[in-house]
Amino acid sequence: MRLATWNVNSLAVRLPQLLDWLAANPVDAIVLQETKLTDEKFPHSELAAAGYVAQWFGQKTYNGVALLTRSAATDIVRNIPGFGDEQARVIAGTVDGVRVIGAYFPNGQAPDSDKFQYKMRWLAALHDWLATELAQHPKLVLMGDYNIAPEDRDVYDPVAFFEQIHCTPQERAHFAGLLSLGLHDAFRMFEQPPKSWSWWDYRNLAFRRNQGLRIDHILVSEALKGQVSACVIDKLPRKNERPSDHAPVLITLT
DNA sequence: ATGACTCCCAGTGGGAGA
Repeated sequence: MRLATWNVNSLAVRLPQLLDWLAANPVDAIVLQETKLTDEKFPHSELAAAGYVAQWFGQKTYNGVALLTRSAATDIVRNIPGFGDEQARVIAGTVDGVRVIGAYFPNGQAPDSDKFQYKMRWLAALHDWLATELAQHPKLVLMGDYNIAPEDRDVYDPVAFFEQIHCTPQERAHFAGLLSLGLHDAFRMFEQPPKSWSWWDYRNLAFRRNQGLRIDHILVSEALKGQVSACVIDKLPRKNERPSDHAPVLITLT
């Protein structure tokens, strides 16, 4: 079973690239972030023609998530139950016996901002909800754009980013809190190239200089850990014309 | 260096992203 996550930064713009990528990477399920589409504009027909059943949850201009699967997903949940949220950030479903949760974590903007406080509240709510999800679905994958670089080796310039957004002790404590639920960072289960990033700024020739962050993650539950045979970041789509600023992350389960 | 780019909605600029 192959699963993937990709922040597409506008599905309206990136749909052709997504279809190309899925043709080359026929995953069983993929979660998307930053679709930036209201629900009536979601391109479900084009995705169905490519062999994917879609579940989606969007809004105007910002955020928006989707879950695309080869076989229909069940028990769909949109956003974190009980956490009142105007922003479309979470979609979950059960696919072939695996609970797949796709999430677009808040950016947080700056540690002293209201948006950071929202990020902290959102992360706390996610943690509590995941505890109940794990109790019901031992085989669980949480993947998406976390907007957290868990360690300094996930940052191209740890000195410049010291305690800056994505790298604050508070954000990293929340990431550790997810691990303490029995989740494992699939990417770090394997030897990886140094300077592995999943996002590169559009500015400053950052991709060409390989100046980026690893902020897109796939966490797997204890019950699934033994089945993980590979986890990679696919940099290829970042070389497209008009690329997303994020690359897809892929996991293979045996 | 409060920069740079891209996307969106708007509307001939500005907010957000990370």
